[in-house]
Amino acid sequence: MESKLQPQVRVRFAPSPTGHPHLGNIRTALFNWLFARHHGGKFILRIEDTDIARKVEGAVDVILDSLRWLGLDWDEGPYFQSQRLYYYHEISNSLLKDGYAYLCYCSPQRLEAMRQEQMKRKQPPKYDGHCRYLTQQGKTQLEASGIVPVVRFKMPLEGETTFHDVIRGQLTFQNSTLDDFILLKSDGYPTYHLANVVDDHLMAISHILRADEWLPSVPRHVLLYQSLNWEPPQFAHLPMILGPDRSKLSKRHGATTAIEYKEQGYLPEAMINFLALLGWSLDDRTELLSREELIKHFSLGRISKTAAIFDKRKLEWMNGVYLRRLSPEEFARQSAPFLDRDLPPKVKRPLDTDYVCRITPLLQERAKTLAEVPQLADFFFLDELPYDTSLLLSGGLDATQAIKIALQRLEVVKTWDAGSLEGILRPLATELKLTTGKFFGLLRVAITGRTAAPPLFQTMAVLGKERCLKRLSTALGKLATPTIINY
RNA sequence: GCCCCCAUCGUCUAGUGGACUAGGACGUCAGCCUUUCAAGCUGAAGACAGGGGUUCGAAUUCCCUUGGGGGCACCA
Repeated sequence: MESKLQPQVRVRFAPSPTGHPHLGNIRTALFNWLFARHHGGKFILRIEDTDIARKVEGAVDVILDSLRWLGLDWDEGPYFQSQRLYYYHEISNSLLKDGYAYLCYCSPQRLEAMRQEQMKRKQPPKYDGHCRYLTQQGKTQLEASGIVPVVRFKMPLEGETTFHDVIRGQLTFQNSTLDDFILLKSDGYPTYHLANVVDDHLMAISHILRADEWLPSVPRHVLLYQSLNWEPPQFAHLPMILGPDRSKLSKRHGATTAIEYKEQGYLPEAMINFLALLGWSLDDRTELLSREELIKHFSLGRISKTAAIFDKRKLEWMNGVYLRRLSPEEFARQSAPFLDRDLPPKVKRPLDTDYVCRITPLLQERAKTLAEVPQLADFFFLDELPYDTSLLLSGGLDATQAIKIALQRLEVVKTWDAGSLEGILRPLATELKLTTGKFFGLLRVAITGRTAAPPLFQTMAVLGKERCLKRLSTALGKLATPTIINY
């Protein structure tokens, strides 16, 4: 039983609309969501759009779409920081008034030159505090000059800052290694540090679950909380998700945007399951967990500290598992849009739904993604199969003779179903003194144009008598003119 | 350059001082099944980064080294 006196769990996913959310972002969203749902708390969505220069058009929609696709529903928001400037200014002014911050008039050029110089001298790049020590006269002068200042935090020059991270434990940083970071930019927008602290406080966030990369900025935030006399939330820094080359996930690694996986035919349930296991585990053997099971068992205590490399092959396997678990009807329904999208243009649309429903059961256990379905199914829809005649001859048998006889026997078939076809063709193999492997293999090429396909009789049954006979005749034609090569 | 984090099979991970001959999963390889492919089943190979302590005993604790990652913007 959860105690009513326990403060409510309130967590947030706070992406910035400077790009499309990648797997790492979404994994963070998932962990926050699972944590909220597990504790019956609130999952809040907050858009950190305080960088107008890097803002990407449409990014917010993609963020929302990604969350919706995965079923990560939020309880509050989306809040937009760009619509909350009032709060940041208010807090900034109060910090200024209380002597925890100061105005800085340094030009970007000066700061850049300073950094270059520091780098050249192999010093850590750090604001030199120029405006922190301005004389009253200097200040008055700069104010009069019309330069719009930024607001900087007055970092304690000595001492250390300690905080507790739920996953990492006690962490201590020397204040002297931190510099006077900017709180409010000259365009009036807050930096991440200010906006984040202000909003987490105002929104009564209880736990901050976010990626490891933020760890170094926690002492700044803790100091800010202290200056404002606010109680900081609990911190839990999640291990990062890395690309196969062990570096931070980026476009270089191919598909990294969450929504791309939808287009590539991954199921949201598989995606959730897979992502949940990147940095979290239930025990030493459970791999497949439903959404409900994840909610039930999720806990911060079982999150690992080690960065995880995203392994697409395991995702493919897991997606295959989820695909096979679908009912045949559901699999057909999910496959339809992919067939419509990816089948060759010459295939007439709209596709025959009944026909599709007869095809997809043959593909269900062969597809790792829905995007593979059209590719596995194209011979069901094509009138001409572009295969090489040599495939008919590769068995080292009299292909023409075999197909001719098969054709004769099939022409008179009344009931065209898998059972009847097998009842005719299997004895025929014996009669022709051919192994089933060779004989059926030959027919497979003639019927499907490929050497690997779903089981022959079921395939033939779905294709129907007319199409099958035609394809066998076409094969005979090809065999009759084996030397003609199409360039 | 400075600061911080991390370290078990190729990859995801279990492991919280003795139950470890280090377990599971993906992938790989082999076999079975079989009309091909897939699925399924069985099996195999495969890891505690290195060195010092602590302890009767260390994958598990401490230190150092090494390696990897992240951070150091009027970006988040």
